[in-house]
Amino acid sequence: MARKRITPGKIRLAEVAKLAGVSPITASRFFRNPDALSAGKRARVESAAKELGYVPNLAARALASQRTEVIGVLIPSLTNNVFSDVLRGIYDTLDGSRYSIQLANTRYSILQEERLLRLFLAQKPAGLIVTGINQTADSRAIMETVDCPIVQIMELGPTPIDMMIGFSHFDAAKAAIGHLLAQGYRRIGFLGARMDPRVQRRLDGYRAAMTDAALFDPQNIVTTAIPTSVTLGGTLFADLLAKAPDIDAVFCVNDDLALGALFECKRRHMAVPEQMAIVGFNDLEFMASSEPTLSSVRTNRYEMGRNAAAMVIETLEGRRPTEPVVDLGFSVIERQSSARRG
Amino acid sequence: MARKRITPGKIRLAEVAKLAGVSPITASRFFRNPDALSAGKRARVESAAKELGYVPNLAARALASQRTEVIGVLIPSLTNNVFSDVLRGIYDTLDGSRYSIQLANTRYSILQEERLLRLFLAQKPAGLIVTGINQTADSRAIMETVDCPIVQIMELGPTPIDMMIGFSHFDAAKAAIGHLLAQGYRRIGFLGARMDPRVQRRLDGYRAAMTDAALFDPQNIVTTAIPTSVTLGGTLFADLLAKAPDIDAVFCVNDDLALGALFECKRRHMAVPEQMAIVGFNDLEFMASSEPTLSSVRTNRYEMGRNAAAMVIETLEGRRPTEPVVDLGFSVIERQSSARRG
DNA sequence: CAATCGCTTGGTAGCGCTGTCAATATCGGT
DNA sequence: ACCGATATTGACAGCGCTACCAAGCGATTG
Repeated sequence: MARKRITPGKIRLAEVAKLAGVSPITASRFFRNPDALSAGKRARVESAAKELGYVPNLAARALASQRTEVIGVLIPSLTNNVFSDVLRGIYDTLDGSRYSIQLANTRYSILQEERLLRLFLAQKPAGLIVTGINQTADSRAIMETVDCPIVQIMELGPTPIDMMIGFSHFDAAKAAIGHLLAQGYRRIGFLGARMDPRVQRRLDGYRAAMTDAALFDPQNIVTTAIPTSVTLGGTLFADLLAKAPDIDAVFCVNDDLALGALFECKRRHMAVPEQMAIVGFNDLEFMASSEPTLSSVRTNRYEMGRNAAAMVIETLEGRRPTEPVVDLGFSVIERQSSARRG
Repeated sequence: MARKRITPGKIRLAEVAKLAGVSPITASRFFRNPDALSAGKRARVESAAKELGYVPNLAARALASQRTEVIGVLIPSLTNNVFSDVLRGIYDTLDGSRYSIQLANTRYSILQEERLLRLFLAQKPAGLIVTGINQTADSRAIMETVDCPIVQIMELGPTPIDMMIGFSHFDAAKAAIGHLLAQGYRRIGFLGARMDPRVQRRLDGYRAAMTDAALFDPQNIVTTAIPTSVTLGGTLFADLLAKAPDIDAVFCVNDDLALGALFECKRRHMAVPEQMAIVGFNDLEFMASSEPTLSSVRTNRYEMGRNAAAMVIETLEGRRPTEPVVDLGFSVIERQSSARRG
């Protein structure tokens, strides 16, 4: 026969209730919905809890209430600056709230994403923040039946699972090319790495802009599945020059590639922007202080994280955002590397 | 009187046990210690669990067993590349294991760190990974009484709380200065930002090396509490040149500052390394592909994360690492930016 | 004055799992 | 065939909290 498993020093809700002279359930209510208590009891429970240094047992709460206060976050990469900015926004918003974060790394694999999703959902998260709109059919189906707030971040699409915050990568790339065209550049190359769905859409935007201007030439495109890096930017740019020596500008799908291309230009004593204009994407901090300064497309990553977290919290608190789809936009930042031609 | 709160569709351990024709406790053991079952029952429980798609309820497990399978990770910054590499190592190691990660951002504040530590510890984590050796006295005291594995990462110190993995920032900085001295540079400046404890120790290493060489001059040091950035690197370097126009080299406490200094040199048409040698710290990826390539001190951040997580797991599994303190070392990577003088 | 209403408070049972110990099955040795 | 030792299995209670219902209570109403 099992004996009593008493935990000696531990302060439980019952202790707090006893000291406060109320029933455990009343003490419990104090932590969940203090307004439901009379002022007197509220004060008594509060001071009792403080005096005993009571800390609720989250496992017990989760078990009894059948829900947790964990918000699951699925991102494709931990090292990409883009996601660390988003993450920072999420953490900044959730920090100090009752919610905590469960973070997982899909490594750009939607299969991995599906696996992690099942893992998360099994523990009944309070909310979910997932990256992008390209989930497996199963993932989508699962998420559509789950009844917790879900925010898709990083990009916009026609059929949100629940809520959505991001911007149009297609439009952003198109605007970047529009800028280069307006500056007088004509033979604009494209450098892409990783080629995840969002990068793919930037390529689509490039293609559309160039086609509209009757300047599209597939020879001017160099892409790879390899993860991005500054070094890779240099390599891809060299490849591009080999394929299309006559280009006068290059659009890079991210700033690391742009920086790599810039260094490669320097190595070849190729003047930027006189002989080669460069435009990046994301507008990381260093773009403004390179020599020459590098043009880019600014995206609002930190705000995306903040808003995504805020949308989840608001929904959980019953104040569902009036607009479930938020376009954070972008802006083309024009710097020396794409100064007007001639 | 309370009525049955039955959860209709949910698969519990009891269902699995019934289908497998064993008692619930035997099924429970299958998930915790399969070797304790006979081969027959093991197979039966396994297939029953698979057939029903059983997923254990972690909250119930945590409540019943009085412990969790969460490893708490406290790092000072989410955006700093250095920490994202470490994090990646931790996630890569813990991914696929039974353990999950609870990540929190101390924002370089040891008070914040203490607060988060109390928060974590209240939920009885399986293990803890904390950054550095400069905790508040209270934090230290708390951690010393807790009985879960704790790994301090990023740097080494004389009195580990439990386990420790990192390298000597003092020695690493000293080695970098030693390299510059060996290359023939004499008036070596120092650029520091953020000035957290580890950066402080790099400054100590710089001071020691310069003093040993009888070349120390406080005029050659520029530091700020502002968080680091490439732009800041340019600004600080300009400040340094204003204070000490005769320097022939600069040691930057991280690679972002080094890159900023490089750009500032370019802006001033100052040849690197002929007129100004530059050495950074951490050896981020871009250092190898800048123009000129930038020397740096390579640190093993990813390995640090991997090992820290592995040390926690090993301890939890009863295979405590024989050596609780691991020095991962560093290496000075000599590139164009610090080529031999003259 | 009884009936009704809304607010606050309490009682009871149970969330799904595992720690502890007891019971049983198995096995080798004599 | 008997004994003790070891390997498996099971029973029971309880981890700490909250959902649900009911009861108490004063105020309002016809």
